Amino acid sequence: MAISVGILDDHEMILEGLATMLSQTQEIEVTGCWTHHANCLEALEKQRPNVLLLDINLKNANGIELCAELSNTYPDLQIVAVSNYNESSFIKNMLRNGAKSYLLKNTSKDELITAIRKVHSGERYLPRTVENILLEDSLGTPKPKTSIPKLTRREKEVLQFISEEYTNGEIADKLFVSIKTVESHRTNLLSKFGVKNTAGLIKSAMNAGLIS
Amino acid sequence: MAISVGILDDHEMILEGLATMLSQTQEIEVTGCWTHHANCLEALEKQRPNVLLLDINLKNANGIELCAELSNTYPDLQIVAVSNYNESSFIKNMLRNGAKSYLLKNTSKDELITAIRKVHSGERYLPRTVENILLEDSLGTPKPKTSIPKLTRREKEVLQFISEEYTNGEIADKLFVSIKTVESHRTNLLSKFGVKNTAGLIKSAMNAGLIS
DNA sequence: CCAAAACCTAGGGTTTACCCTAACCTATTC
DNA sequence: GAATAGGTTAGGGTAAACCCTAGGTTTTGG
Repeated sequence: MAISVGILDDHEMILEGLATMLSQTQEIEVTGCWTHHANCLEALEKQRPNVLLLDINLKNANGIELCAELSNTYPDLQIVAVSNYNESSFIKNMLRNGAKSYLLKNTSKDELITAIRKVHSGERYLPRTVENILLEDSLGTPKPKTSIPKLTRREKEVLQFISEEYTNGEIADKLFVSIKTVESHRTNLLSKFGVKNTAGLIKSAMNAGLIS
Repeated sequence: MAISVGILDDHEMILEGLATMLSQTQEIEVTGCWTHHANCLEALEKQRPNVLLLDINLKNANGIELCAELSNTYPDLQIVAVSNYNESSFIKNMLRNGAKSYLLKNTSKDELITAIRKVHSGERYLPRTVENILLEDSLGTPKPKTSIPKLTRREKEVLQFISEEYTNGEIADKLFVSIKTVESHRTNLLSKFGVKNTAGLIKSAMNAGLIS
């Protein structure tokens, strides 16, 4: 008896990819593909697959919430999260909400099939990559801060001027303070962003959307 | 005569998806799928498809540079960029570097086939979504066009290290050259980007998609 | 095949960024 | 109404970045 699998992902491309990869083994039968979560919910009412591959970032729904909802409604439906996000917060949320596996979108065919097999037999399955992300996170590695630091008024002003290529001296003139004051704000910025120099500061601030 | 298409994308999932979507029309024949750019380059030597679907973020290569390289080497190879990035800088870079189309990864089968058909007939093709991104960009910021400077091998290396917060001394050790040499490359980078210091350099390089 | 251009290399000297420390001011709290 | 905490202001000293110049090597083009 083949494992029946449903797939929900609003990227047609990914959907085709997943379905094709799974169609190459007799062990698995894809019984449904949906690009809209509404269609998926409707289909699950009638006929339930053993396993559901679930994308996190859906257009009109939140994959994380949907996961909780589905695993409540259908406790014996095994959910495999499929996502681009490799941040530990997403992984933890999905697992907490009932997903039994979490795969990144660069997963190979073999790993995909392994995950489905494991999950179907009631086990949890995480690829090594994903396991490492959780591990590093729980070890409290002082890593790239995903949260945007809270800046004071002066720090925001100084950051803006730095991004406009002004030197500390020029900024000091603009703000009517000493160069040393500007340097202090600058040091505090480095510290708040957890970076070592201007290069890291600008990179982080741009990624945080604080400057453009 | 079917249009021959090659696909380079290091995500097996996407690769399968694209190949499957294209296998459903007689008009198109997929003649090669590669997850590593080295394999792709090798294959193109022997047998050249009409159209190449090219991912931007490859693991071991820069899709933007690869695009320039390929469209120089094979002027009659039509390149379709496939990417997750919807930032105008990426789009512009790819088009500037010879890509004839730019598709996001949520593209439908129909749009994919349309793009390939148009591109094969020598036209350029951009989905409305992508066109709008470019339009908004050109309306929003009437800034002097930021053409991407052409960097040498050393300059690219140094730029990468700078963006990773290494100092000139540390970079010198990594490259087995004098600090003074690294400083020279650095000065040349500032000059090529037309900026005054590291802050401007990182900002410009990020906007140009050369670092992330 | 030779000249021109571009690239990699590096030194001397100046300016700027960064670290450690600390005073002062203003809220908030107990 | 002192104590605590966060913010703005600086100083002294060191490390790093930046400017100008230039020789040697590789690439390019007529």
